[in-house]
Amino acid sequence: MNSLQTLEPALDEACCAPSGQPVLSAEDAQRKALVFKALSDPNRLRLLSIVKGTGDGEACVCDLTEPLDLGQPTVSHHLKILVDAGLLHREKRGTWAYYSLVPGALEQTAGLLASL
Amino acid sequence: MNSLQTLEPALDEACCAPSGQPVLSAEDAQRKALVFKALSDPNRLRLLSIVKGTGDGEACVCDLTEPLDLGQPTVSHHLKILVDAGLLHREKRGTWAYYSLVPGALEQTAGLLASL
DNA sequence: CACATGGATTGACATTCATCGATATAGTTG
DNA sequence: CAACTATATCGATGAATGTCAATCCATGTG
Repeated sequence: MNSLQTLEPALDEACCAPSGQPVLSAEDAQRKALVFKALSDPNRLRLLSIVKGTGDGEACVCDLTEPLDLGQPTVSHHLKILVDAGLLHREKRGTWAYYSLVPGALEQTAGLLASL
Repeated sequence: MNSLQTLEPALDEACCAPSGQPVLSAEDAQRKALVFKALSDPNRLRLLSIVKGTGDGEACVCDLTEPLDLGQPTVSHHLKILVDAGLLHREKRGTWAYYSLVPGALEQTAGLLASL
């Protein structure tokens, strides 16, 4: 499973210098990948766009199923992924659940790219 | 159902989005999701980080397999995904293939989030 | 309380994906 | 040309994912 072979430096200038830079750790990469994975679905991007485009900045599930042409359980599933990723906020008022953008979440996500 | 008219894998110019339309179209969402899908894997994030952290800004496959602890075919596969997403540039010199960041690609991707 | 409604959860299913081993291709060297 | 090296591609496989139908939970209303 793990073939850790001793690679002798027989290659001089052929391959470039060893990049001993502070490379992204496996844990950080895993954590950042979760956010991008939440953004990697077109329907989830549209959900964010719809929520952002609403006048009051929030929308309930019943408003989101129709424009996406998806079933209610599927929309609810996507919304949960976006909430878990820290992009959306969920607030239940009465029977309805209102979803809104977490302030600064998109900007913070954009910052992840700069800090790669 | 959905008429895909201009589905071009070319690089998108995310600047100057009309922003007149209230909702991200299905085609735009699909296109943007491809870029985030390329970023949704921790190993690919680490690949970008390593390439970015290299002194000369480029790295060959032989430099990337070891720090990721992945097989050469797997690394080559991930690199192809990053190239297809427009994030990496591939240049073959002799036997080696050198990968480098596409200038402005990360910033442009960050802009996708603002134009949601 | 009985019933209706909005939303979340479960289970199933088909598709996609990440990974590896084997192999093919291209450039270099003897 | 033959051998070697670096990389890409192919085929297979196990895991993850998106979707839906059915169901469950919570909160209203008669």
